[in-house]
Amino acid sequence: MSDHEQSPESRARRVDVARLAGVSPATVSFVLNRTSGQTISDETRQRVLGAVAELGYRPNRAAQGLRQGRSATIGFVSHDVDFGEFSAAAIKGAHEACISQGNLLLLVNTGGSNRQAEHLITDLLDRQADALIFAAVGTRSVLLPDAARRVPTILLNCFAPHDPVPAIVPDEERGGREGTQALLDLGHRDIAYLTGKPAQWATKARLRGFRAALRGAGLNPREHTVLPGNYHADSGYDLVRTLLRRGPLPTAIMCGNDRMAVGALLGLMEAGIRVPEDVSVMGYDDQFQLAAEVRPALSTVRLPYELMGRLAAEQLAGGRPGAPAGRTLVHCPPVMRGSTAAARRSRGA
Amino acid sequence: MSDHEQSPESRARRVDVARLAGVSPATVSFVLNRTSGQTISDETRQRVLGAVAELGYRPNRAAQGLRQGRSATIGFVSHDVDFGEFSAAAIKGAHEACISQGNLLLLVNTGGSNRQAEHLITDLLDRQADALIFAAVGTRSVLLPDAARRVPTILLNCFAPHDPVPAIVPDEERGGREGTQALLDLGHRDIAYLTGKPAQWATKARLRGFRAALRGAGLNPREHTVLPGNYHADSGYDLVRTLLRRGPLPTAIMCGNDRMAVGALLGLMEAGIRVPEDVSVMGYDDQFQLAAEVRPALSTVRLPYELMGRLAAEQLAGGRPGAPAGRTLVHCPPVMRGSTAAARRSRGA
DNA sequence: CTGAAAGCGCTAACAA
DNA sequence: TTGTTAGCGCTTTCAG
Repeated sequence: MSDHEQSPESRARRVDVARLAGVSPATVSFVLNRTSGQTISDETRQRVLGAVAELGYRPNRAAQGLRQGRSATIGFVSHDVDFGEFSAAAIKGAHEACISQGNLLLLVNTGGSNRQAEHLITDLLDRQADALIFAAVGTRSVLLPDAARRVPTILLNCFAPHDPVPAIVPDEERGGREGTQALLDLGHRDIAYLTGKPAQWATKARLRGFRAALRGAGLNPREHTVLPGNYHADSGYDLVRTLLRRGPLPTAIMCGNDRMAVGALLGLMEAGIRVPEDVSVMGYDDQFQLAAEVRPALSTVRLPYELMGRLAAEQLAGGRPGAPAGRTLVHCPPVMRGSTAAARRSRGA
Repeated sequence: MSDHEQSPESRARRVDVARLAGVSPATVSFVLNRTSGQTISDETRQRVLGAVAELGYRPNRAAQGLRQGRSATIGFVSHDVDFGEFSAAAIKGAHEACISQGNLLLLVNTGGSNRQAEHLITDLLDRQADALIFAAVGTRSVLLPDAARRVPTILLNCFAPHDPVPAIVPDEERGGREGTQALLDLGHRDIAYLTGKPAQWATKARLRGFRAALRGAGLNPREHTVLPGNYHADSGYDLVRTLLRRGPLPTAIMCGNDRMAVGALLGLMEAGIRVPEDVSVMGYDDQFQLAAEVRPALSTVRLPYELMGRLAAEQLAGGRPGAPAGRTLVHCPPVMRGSTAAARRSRGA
């Protein structure tokens, strides 16, 4: 408790510190910023640091920003209607990376509108955002807003075909392949695939991976049922009923995502079919508070959203020096839990 | 395309606009800010506006902020380990309200640590955040970080017992009561409650509501099974199996949240019990992409996270003039879907 | 009706 | 080794 303490209302300014330490304001800056080319005596430094501590002084970043042309702030643009699981995880990852760089996240959500995106990015730039993370929810191709060109930008879970902007994208094809392979390794030779929205990039990539894995095992993809869904849980339920109606079940079912897998689980249980004893079920996403919690716990392919967010922020900050300027593919590893088991029927279907 | 256009690299400054319009920099500000007490001729105004448009001029908000002591930025502090559904929805609501006020959200996540909270809020204040939204994920009592006292703050989904800070909190007791009432209205007289984490505020409040509704219907709460869970889907599953083991099922099951309800659904289906024909199931939260999508679709109690986020931002901005300074209770309305139906057994259990 | 000028709090080149 | 000074881009009081 010192007489010098400011009222809690007003922040101490640099000049207050200088006065208390008996030095000039510039010296305070030199000490605090470790300005290179400046040598400060140890004694002065201690006096300054003491005054800083006593006054609880913190530099005003708006002033610093004005002077230096940077704000220590990264804009995170969520370009989609939805704003759920993915955004939350990606933001968390990006946030953590930012914090350890001394940056903060300025967050906007475009609702999927390009006009709004343009507008909000302008807002971000007005506030001196140093860089942008432009994220979509469903992996897809996007139109990079013009405004984003004025500042370092990285795409997260999307890509701009005609722009040389770096992008972080999950390796969905490999994910589909490895997920399928995990099933093949369990001895499954008859696998149905209940897909997500057929038009989506991720859906197609995963399906390619599925087929590649089958072919790699000497199987003919055409002999495996592929039914189009839409990533909603109820489509998993509906498609399982379709499967049931059509005749004998496959020994394993791959689903477009975990929500569909939960729907499938519900449909199977309702029909008295046991998972994984009678049929194995596999999801995709490893959705937070869902995949690992349902019973049986879902085997799935992990979409590492948080990691992707972190990568984006790190790459922006130049934290990864030799980072590829182009598309970074992130691995989606299979995670095996209780909803899959060795195939019931013997090999050779 | 005019000769006056700046290179895309450098933003036009106010002085550029002034020069192009043939006026002084101050006049530009007067026009743009509609400064009261200043009268600008219509002709001058047009010239200025024309120059602004031509140069694509936008005021530098860091400079404005430095001058005015405000940044048009609200800090959103998510004070919890988790960062999922709730945060996403609340942030979305807060974001929308902020945008329509001309503000942007500066987002931080404390990971639940008070030390980190203090630290991050300081970071926020260094960047001149004008106000704070301090949000928890599970409704609960929090320790308001000292730093937050320096700026208008509103609590979201939490409360600080010993601080006179306004708070937006869901009316969990009423939610529990009305959810139970909906079941009573369907003729159910034997209702089991699979609760969330017993120690949590929300759990207790919902349970109070449950009991109040039963008493209101002339029933004795003690005759109804209450089993403690933990808000995870698997606890719903496990508790249903406990229920099954104990003897005849109740006609309806209330769950701590939707995830538990999904677990319960899975457990019931597995046991060959039909929902809602044999037993009705009710969730809580109306979780995005879950409650409405599972089959049968979950009847539940809607926790309006997005609305709460919006309310917080509006209240901060003074958008709601006569707003209560204290705790704002937000209504959680029951939403009836396919997982509930009229009680199988006749009244009088 | 319009312009000049004084800062907001800070950094950094230059002087001492 | 430390202090002086000129801005960063803007708002706003006060004169004209």
